[in-house]
Amino acid sequence: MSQGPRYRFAPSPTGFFHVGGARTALYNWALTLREGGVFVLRIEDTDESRNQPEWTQGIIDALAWLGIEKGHPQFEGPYFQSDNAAAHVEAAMRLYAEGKAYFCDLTPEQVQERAIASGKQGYDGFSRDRGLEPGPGRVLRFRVPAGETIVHDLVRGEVRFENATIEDFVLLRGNGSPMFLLANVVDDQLMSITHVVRAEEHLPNTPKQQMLWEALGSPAPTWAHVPVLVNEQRKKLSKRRDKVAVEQYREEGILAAAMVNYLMTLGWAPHGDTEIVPWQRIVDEFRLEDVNHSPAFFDIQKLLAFNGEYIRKMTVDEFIEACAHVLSAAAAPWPADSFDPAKFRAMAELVQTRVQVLADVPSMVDFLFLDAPTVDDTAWAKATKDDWAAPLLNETVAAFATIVEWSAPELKASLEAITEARGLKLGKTQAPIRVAVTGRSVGPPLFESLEVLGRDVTLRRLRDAVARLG
RNA sequence: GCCCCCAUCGUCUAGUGGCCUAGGACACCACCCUUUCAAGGUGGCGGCACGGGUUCGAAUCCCGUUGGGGGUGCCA
Repeated sequence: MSQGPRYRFAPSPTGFFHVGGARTALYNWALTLREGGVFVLRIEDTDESRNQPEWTQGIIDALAWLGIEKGHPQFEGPYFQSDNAAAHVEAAMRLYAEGKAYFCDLTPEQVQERAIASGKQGYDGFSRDRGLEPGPGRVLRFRVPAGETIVHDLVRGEVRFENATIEDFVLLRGNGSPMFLLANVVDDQLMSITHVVRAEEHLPNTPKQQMLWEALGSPAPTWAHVPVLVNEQRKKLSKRRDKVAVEQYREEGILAAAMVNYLMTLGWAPHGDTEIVPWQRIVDEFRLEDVNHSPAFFDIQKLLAFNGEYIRKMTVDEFIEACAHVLSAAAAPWPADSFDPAKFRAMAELVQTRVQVLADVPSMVDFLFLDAPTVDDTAWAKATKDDWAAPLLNETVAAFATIVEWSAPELKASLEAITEARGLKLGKTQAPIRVAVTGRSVGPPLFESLEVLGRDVTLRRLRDAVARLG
């Protein structure tokens, strides 16, 4: 049976799904698709109190949103690392039996004390030749061989590590449970992984894992360490400080296609002068050899720009469909039963070119569904500061009341007449009307808005404004 | 401290020794369009960190300096 490469994505469920993880997953996925391989999802839930079951579902859902889904013929999993604990321990004991690992009874504190006493950092190999048997509280450490470990990395090239600089690391904890380094390698072997594509932060772990692969009797997989994503301070994106949750972006109305496209341009770029390209083109062109070596800043502003482009690329129907979530009762600022799909449809095209994320949509049309507009005080003050404001509003009420056909062109003509008579510009005179009716100084084109709103409500709001101005 | 990685406009990138007077995108600025705001169009600002080599020729190769980043757990 000849089969393609087997990639894998192995997140640990310790919080919301991170955009950095999403990018790594996408890299693996693109490669899997292009090379006709398999993408294995493995949840690394090995003990650790930080793991929560709900995060696991979050990862699965977020990946599916990005297009990496269970059910696709090239998707395999999810597997759970904790299910393989027995195999991890078995592998560790094999290494012990072969003399490639040994037990040590030093506590972390004792290791620390010895390090301070000797002036050297880390574990000094104290128990290497003490011939300790397994026992409670004893950890199993890997006996790092002498020599040099050369890692062949698809994005970095050849990276050399002097084994003498690598301490005898722990394989099994004092309580007998396996550590990440070991579990990760054993699982990759069990799952016949051929390519390990992960974030650069794992590069220092790689020589250790490569030694483990060899000690366990298999040739190491092909490695590739992609640069990390950083914040404006050029620090690795962190869950605590930065806005990194994929779920949150999704909630705010970032489109999956925009997120995917943007993430792929971090550390890499499609050929040609356009960065906005369909996923299929990314699959066709993406190569690890072309991935940049330096960290990339996750620029939300640029993500928003991408998203705006994707929104504008949609048909009106698609846009309306995509807005369903932010317009729904729970998310919207208006009472559930006052939403009118027909009115939104009438405004949709005008809204579409004015938003960068779907979450911006409600504020553009809320005046249509709210009983009274939420008036922005600053906007109101500015729009009504001129002495012509009040008389103009009065005059407008009278004119609008007698308009024969309540349509945008008619409304525009009507206001234009009033405006010219006063020697003003439409840009000026529309301001108090806009604020009076919609509550805001900016929004979709005014006359179209009024047309959709209807004569009765428009006049009522204008009269309220006149009254308010005293 | 030790180990490792990295270095093109503010940001993301193209660039793999001559096609570079370094291209595009986001942001920014100006103008056009215009009923606000957008969108769209046009133009502009702006970069190969520094110093040595190698070469007829270096953003591209080598060395060093400086500056960033990552790792250094009985976390993953």
